[in-house]
Amino acid sequence: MSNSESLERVPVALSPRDRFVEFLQSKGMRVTQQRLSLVDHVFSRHEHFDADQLIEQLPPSGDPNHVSRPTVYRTLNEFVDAGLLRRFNLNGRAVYEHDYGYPQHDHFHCTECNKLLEFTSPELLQMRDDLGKQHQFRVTGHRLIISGICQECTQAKRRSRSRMNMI
Amino acid sequence: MSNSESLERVPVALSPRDRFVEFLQSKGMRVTQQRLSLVDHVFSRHEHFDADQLIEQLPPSGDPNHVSRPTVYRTLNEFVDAGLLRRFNLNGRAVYEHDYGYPQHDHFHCTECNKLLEFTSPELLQMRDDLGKQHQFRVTGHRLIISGICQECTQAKRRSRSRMNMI
DNA sequence: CTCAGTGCAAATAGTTTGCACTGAC
DNA sequence: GTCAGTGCAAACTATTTGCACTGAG
Repeated sequence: MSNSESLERVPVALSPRDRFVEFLQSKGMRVTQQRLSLVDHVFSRHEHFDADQLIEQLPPSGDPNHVSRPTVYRTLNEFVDAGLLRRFNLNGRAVYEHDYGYPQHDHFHCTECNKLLEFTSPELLQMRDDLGKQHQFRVTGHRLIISGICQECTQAKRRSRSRMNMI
Repeated sequence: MSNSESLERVPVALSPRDRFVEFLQSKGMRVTQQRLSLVDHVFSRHEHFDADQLIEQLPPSGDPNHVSRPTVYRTLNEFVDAGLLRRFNLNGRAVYEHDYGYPQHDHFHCTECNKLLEFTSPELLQMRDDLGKQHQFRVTGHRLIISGICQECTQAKRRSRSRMNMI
C-alpha cells in the first residue's frame, strides 16, 4: 500500500542509496547486494509500510535480489540508524516511512480503512516547544497521530446509510 | 513505578469498581473474584503501568487474590472496553493508564529515565480539531507523545558533566 | 445446575539471535 | 585471506487461545 498523501520532497544532496553507502562506509560496514536491493526497493516504491508488506513485495527466494526475513529486519534497523527511515508503532506493529529527504510531519490515522494521511503544521511544532518550556522538559521530538475517519470512509458510510433508508 | 505527575481527578458518579460491575452486568458478564481483585488493585495503586508491572505487584500464586497471567490480559482488555483504562504503545509494549475519571491529557516521555509526565493543553485539542477540519478528517481522538529529557535527568547530566570537567 | 470465567499449557505474531557458510574488502 | 553479512532454524517477548475444570448466577 502507498496509502498516504505524499508531502513535497525536500531537496537533499545525495540519493538515499548514496547516503546509505556513505553511512555504511563511515561505520566500516559492507556494501552488500542485499543492502543495495533494499535501499533501492524501499526508496522507489513505498511511503508507509511494515516489515511484512516489504517482504511480500521483494523478489521471491531464488531471485538474485531476494533478501531473507532476518536481513530485512536487520537492514530496516540500519535504515533507521542511518536516518533514512523513521519507525513508529501502529496497533502493535512497526510501521516505517521515509525520513531522509522528507519534511517532519504528523499523521491522521483512519480507523476504518487503516490509511495514514500526512500533514504538516508549523504551529503544532511551535506549541510542542512552548509546552516543553512550560514544563521544563528538553524536547527532542514528538509523535502525534490523530485518529478518526477519513473523507472517503465518511462518504462511504453516508452512502450505505442512505441505501439502508431506501429499503 | 508511579512515574507520573498526576492530574486532578474529574468528579465521577461511580467508583471505578462500581462502574466496572455495572459494565459487567450490562453485558451479562459475571462479577468474579479475579475481576474485583484487579479493579481494586489497578485503581488503588497505579498510574501508568504495563501488564508485567501489574502482574509483579499482584499477590503470588496461592493467595486468594492471585490472578493468572492470561486473566490479567483478558481483564485489562475488559477495562479498556469499559472505558476504565486507556491503552497505548511505548517501544512495542502496551502501557495502560486510568481513563475513567481522568481528564484527557498528553505525555512527555523522558528517553533517559523512561518516565511519563502528563500535561493538558486545551489549545492543543483546539488545534487538533482545526487540523481535522482543514483536512476533512472526522477526528475522534489523538495520541501525542513528546519525547525528550526531563528536568531531573537534564540536571543529572549537567552535574555529571561538571564532575567530568573537575578531573 | 448451567454456562461464563479461570488457569494451565500451548499457540501465535512480530522480531531477534546463534551459528556455519559466503562474499566484500 | 579475513571478518562482516547472510540465511537458516531456533529463540524470544508480548499477548492470545483451546480446553477441562470451577464457581457465579
